[in-house]
Amino acid sequence: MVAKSTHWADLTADKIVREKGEKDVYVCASGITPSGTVHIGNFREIISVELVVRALKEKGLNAKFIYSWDEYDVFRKVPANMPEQEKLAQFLRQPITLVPDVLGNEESYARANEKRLEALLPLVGVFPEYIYQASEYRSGRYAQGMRTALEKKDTIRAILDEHRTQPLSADWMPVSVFCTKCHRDTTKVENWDGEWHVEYSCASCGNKESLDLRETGAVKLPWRIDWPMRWKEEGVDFEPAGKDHHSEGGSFDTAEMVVEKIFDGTPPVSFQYDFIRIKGRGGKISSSSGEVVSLPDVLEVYQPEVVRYMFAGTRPNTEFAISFDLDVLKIYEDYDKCERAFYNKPDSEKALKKWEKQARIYELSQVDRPEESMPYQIQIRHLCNLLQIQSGDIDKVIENLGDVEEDQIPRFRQRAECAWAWVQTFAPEDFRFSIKTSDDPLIEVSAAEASALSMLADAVKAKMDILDEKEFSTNIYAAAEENGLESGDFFPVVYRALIGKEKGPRLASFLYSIGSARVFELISRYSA
RNA sequence: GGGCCGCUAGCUCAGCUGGUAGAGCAACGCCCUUUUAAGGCGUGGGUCACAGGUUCGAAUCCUGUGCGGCUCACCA
Repeated sequence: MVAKSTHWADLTADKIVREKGEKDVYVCASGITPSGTVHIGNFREIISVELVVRALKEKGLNAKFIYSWDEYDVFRKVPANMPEQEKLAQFLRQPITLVPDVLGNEESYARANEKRLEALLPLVGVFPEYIYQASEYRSGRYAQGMRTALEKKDTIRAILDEHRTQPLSADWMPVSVFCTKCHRDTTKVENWDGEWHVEYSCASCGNKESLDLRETGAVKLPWRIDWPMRWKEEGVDFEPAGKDHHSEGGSFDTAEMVVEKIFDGTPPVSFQYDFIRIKGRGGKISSSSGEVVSLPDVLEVYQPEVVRYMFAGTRPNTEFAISFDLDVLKIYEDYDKCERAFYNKPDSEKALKKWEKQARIYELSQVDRPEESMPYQIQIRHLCNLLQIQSGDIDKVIENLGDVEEDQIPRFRQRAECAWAWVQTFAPEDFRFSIKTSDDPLIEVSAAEASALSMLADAVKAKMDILDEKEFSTNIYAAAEENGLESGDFFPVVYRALIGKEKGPRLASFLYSIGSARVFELISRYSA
């Protein structure tokens, strides 16, 4: 099935093999600057690479997933969502690896941002090999790359100038230096000796010195040169990039030329991925502007499989929204439908083609492998109701359902936690309720309404546990009619008595979910 | 200005390595003696933006046009 899959991850894997030829290992790369909270848009790149890596592996090929943390990048701007703004501001222009962690006790601001993501990725089935750029630069690993860039700086300049409005200045150098005294990049490279030594002066502290590229670690390449240098250094075969890079004159474009002309390498296979919108949760996605929606925020409401499903089921170059409003329910329903389809392979040739696409999406959505038999399914909407009935007590919900197998509980619990988090944080007011207790004051009712409730209470006690939902529901109508009430007027009364609202979940099944004893306890109070 | 993406049923979109147009919602009808945007069955509805081209055959590939969006040209 994998062989003829038309899923984008499989097609990309095919393309990598086609363009890069047979290799012992295919290097797939991703990476970002941890200059702020890593947001869900960044995650799209990570998961995209993961899916392609998995596709390669499932073809029996060897693939390596490297993730570069560029924490040797400059700290340019204090993100608005961070505390201690003034303290952070003191470290502007220094590499972010030297900026202190203001949220916890990590060794640095960069490391803190990195750790938060690294800790979560295994939950969604992503296991990259991390590369830390500060360490790499400091180790001298890139010394030769920098020297090469210096040797060919005029060629680089020509490439970059092609798309610049202002050409690079005559004394431009393809490297930048972090002052060894004040750590800022407010430096100017004054001279290069044609070999390993670079002289600079610092505008902030006035420091002047000569550094040996092989030993210093304080010199680095600017992004547009750094990226292709690393392609060559790591032998990158595949790396996707956002639309901001994939544009003529964008950094991918110039990096392609730089890797070929300067570093004697070939650019990786790539594709462009589009941005992600956030729906139903005010706030932007950018790490530099205020509120940030990050992977942990999404995992609070969506199970890991469902998170993967959203990304695996959408082509990378398509923009889509991650919703926190009622669409959450729709996404879960779609996922469940896809899951049912996976475990229900059709016979007819025609249906099979459609099925294969869905099935592939399902496979790729799994954190590990699909289970042997279909996981326990519960409609998310129903689950939300059950949780509210039990005030969020997941064990009670499982107990009342009675048919959740032991090995199905972990996944069920995960979904329940997400559902409960959603109900409490994002569900619209209409959707939420809590069952009254017998300590709550009675609602105001007319004599006829009290009588009807009383009659319903008797029916609940006598028949609810004997009859099924549908059979029992006639008792609701009977209670209304016999007391001269329109059923349409009586329903709100029952909802008010139970949850203090005019409306609620479909009544008959709602009563059964609550259980006869609890219902009786609440509505028998209206008996004369 | 360059590049990229989109334009498919009233709405949101799927279908895109070519083979007689799909889903959900909305609408309409019937059923379940009405309920958080409840459920079931059924019906109607599209010259797949437009114009050319390739092909036995194009929503799907190519070229051009129009409309919408994003992005680059400072940094990364």
